[in-house]
Amino acid sequence: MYKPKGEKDIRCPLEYGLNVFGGKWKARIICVLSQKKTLRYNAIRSEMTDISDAVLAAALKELQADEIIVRKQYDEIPPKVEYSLTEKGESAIPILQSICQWSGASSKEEGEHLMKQCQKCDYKADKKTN
Amino acid sequence: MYKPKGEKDIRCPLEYGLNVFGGKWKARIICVLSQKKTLRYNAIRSEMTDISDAVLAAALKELQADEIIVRKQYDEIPPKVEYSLTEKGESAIPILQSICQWSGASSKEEGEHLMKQCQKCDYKADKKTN
DNA sequence: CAGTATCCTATTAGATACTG
DNA sequence: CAGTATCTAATAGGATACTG
Repeated sequence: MYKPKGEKDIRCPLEYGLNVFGGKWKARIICVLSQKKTLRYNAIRSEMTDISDAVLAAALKELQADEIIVRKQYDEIPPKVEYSLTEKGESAIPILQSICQWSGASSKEEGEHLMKQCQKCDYKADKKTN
Repeated sequence: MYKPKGEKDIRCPLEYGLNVFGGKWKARIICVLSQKKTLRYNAIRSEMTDISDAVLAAALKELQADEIIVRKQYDEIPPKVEYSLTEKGESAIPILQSICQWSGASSKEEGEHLMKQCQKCDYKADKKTN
């Protein structure tokens, strides 16, 4: 039963949400933008160690399409583009914080703190290494 | 910079959480178990239309490894196995509900209601079809 | 009944070179 | 600077046959 079209089939709100900020990078991008408010392309790139341009650009496009971030382009040389969260994007932050909290923090405050450090923290859950 | 091992690198609580209930099926499984409390393998399978055995079995194993669900095996013929949520699994439900709510519901109650219907609902967000 | 084993396809991620 | 284009690699997801 193949889906020849590249369409995602979002069948419920759960799938929609996980599609919007799931995957390897999108939640991290929202996280970083929630702290720095406005960042240029290369600034985001350097906050996210080990992401490639192809993947970062794709993630940013999806986040724009889902109206989580806005892209503001200044027409000057050299080019300058700034990204920031939309209101909808801001509204997702509490969810990401609650995930941080659930993932091991013992309090709401600690969850928010972990969220603030999410870019570079070396969190290790009690996940088995199979 | 290759990661030759099949190890996931969970670097922050956000990645941990999204690893636990992200992907195409795991949140749905938690969702279904939160309503029916205890289900046998084939019962889960029939609640989740279009999942194959290989994929369902893999998801159930990961959820067990992450201590989200428990597998109770009865040694009888024919075999009988029951799955249910652990306490940790139950504790993830509010997060999934808040995702449902964020994804388009206007109230907490509506979010919980959507969550209850998540298996079969035909939710359509205002997502562009590119 | 409750899965495994095997094989295959689709999607996602990554490296790198290049461009307005 | 902020990407795009292209190619390759890794992973997720799926179909189907088989088994204790």
